[in-house]
Amino acid sequence: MVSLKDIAEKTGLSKMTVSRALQEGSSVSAATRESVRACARKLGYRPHLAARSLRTGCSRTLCAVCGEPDERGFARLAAFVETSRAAGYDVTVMFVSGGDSRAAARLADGIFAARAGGVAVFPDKTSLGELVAALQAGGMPCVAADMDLSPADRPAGTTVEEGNRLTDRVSIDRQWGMQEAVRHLIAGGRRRIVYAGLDRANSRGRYEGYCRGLDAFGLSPESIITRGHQFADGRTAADRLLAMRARPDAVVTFDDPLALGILNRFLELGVKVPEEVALVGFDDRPAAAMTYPELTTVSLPNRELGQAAAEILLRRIAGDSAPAGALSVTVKTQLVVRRSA
Amino acid sequence: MVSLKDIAEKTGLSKMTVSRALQEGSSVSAATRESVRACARKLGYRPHLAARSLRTGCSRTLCAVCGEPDERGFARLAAFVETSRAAGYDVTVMFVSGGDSRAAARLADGIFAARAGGVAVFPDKTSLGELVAALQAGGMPCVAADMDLSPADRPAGTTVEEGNRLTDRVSIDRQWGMQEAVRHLIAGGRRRIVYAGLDRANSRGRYEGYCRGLDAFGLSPESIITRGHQFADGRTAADRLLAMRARPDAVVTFDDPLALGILNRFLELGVKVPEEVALVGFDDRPAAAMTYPELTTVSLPNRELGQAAAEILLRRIAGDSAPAGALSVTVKTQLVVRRSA
DNA sequence: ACTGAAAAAGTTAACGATAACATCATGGGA
DNA sequence: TCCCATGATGTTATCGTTAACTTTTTCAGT
Repeated sequence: MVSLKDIAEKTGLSKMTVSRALQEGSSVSAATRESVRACARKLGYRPHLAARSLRTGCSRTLCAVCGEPDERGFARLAAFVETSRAAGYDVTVMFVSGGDSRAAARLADGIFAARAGGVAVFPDKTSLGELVAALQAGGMPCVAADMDLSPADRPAGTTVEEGNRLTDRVSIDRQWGMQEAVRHLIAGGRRRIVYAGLDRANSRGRYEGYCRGLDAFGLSPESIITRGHQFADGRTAADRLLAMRARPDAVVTFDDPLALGILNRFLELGVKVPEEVALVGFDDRPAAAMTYPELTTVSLPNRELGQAAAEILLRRIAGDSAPAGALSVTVKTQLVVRRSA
Repeated sequence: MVSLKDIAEKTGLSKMTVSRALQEGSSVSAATRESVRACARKLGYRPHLAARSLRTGCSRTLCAVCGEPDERGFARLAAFVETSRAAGYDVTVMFVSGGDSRAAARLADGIFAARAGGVAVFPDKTSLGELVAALQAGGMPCVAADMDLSPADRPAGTTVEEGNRLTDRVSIDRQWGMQEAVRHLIAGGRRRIVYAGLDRANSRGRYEGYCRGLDAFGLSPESIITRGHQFADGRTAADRLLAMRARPDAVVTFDDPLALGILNRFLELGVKVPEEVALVGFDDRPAAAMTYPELTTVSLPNRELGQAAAEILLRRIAGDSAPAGALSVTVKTQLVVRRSA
């Protein structure tokens, strides 16, 4: 592999001059610069990033830690990577499956060893709180994307989570989109609007948005609290919805799989959507656009999430010394109206 | 950041001894090893990967290049990353959106600059042939995951693709799964089985599998060739299917979005699936499991694909000198039977 | 107690790039 | 004409690690 030294020998200049000629805006004569660059091109020179990193103390590498792979995570990661690369940073990706703390420690070790400039965590189910704590303890800039932090949202006695309040974050305003959904349903003449999904504490703002949306029109909330939020849970929920004393004319849900489970069971039983019951999902998974009827849902700004995460890290690296946690950003969700509501 | 030197000073040993004590199986006394390790732990020492990489000439980093993000790509990437990390390699991820060749060149530059040990490309629509050619020209181990290479499958005059025959590959045997699907339909009593999707040249084996499946039972192929393979194309295809002189009693498709478009239009028109027409998708996207009726489809071994890609690179790095392209692997697809067929 | 091989530790140099400082022209203004 | 600011280039040292070699210690076998 060709190094500065090779170019120096070929051109008869010193390594230093060659180095300067390849950088922007160092004082080198135009002629020298041109000949060096020509020579570099001809020899196929590529800077040795590791060497540069060693000397400058800056690796120009960020790290992204992802949970279970689904398409939302990929969009987030893609946006994160693209934003980072546009700023000249490569991104190393790691995945965590189980949330065991030995794994977290090993992960943190690897991140420190790589001398990453910063880390973005895109958790899925596993909270990654321990990982973030370990990284921050070592002075590593961190940003948590869509990770629940407030102790109110978690089981009692979670000290790790407490510490995470001091973490820069990108949050998703789920309340907003849910409120929009309810407004949309009300505007469409629906009055018995039921929420189906995880309970308030685990709804991450959805339930609050639901209540608020109803509140504005003097309607009162009613919910079917489910155990999980998969397709199968939706099918179960559908039966419970139909068994309600006063049958709902609209259902808003925790997420798309749940909504699609409900839709599936409704169609199976001959319940007409949206004529008899309007249905709104949450997340705007690809599936939502491909069902019959196509599912009205709330889309998550996945790309914005990834981009914002990168921007926050880049600001920290650039030296922004706002207090820990102060660079947090919230991105909005948006109602996508299709045929189901 | 604490380095070997710090530990050397603290313990009164030389850097070299410390280095040795931290490695496995170099001759260091047990007592020294223990004290060094204790000291390293206490000080929070982490090896400086860039320095090691510079000295050893091995970066222990692989690179994954991905196309447009969807959930299949994420599963592949996740498996690739996990397999690589298990072998001690970090993975740097890059995305390409457009296939313009300047972007490919920049990408290749970055990969060489990072002194990656190898590169896996997970193309989507863009073929990435130019990128692979550039990388291989520089002696970079490459593996192409599910990338069409045979000139027969491409427009004429594609010299770059020709060269790629000399690339290690992981291929997906789509023919197999499609054949299974046809067999399944025939076993279920279907006789007028129509293929809907891109033409033979672009079907990547699906069409051949379809024909072969029919052939075994003396049935003859009939197809609706679509322009694209999105949901909307499926809706259009549905109308054409229903307009056929002899209405099909089963439809196999190019992929799930297309199948779901067909299903959507069928339901809209009151065509009963699977009673009147059975429907089989391809890819097993998450959506397939969440429609009504749930879609029978052919699943792609996405995780195996990513894992195999990593294994091939690791073998190349380990010095396997089989001729270029010789480490290719084919992974099988599998029919997933649900309610639509 | 002595020898010599093996084990344990140390020394030097190098990987490739660049920061910091030193040197050497060049040439415009006094 | 001389001076010195400026620009162009060279020199040296260093980042953290480890390969290759050297030196010192240890101890089994006589």
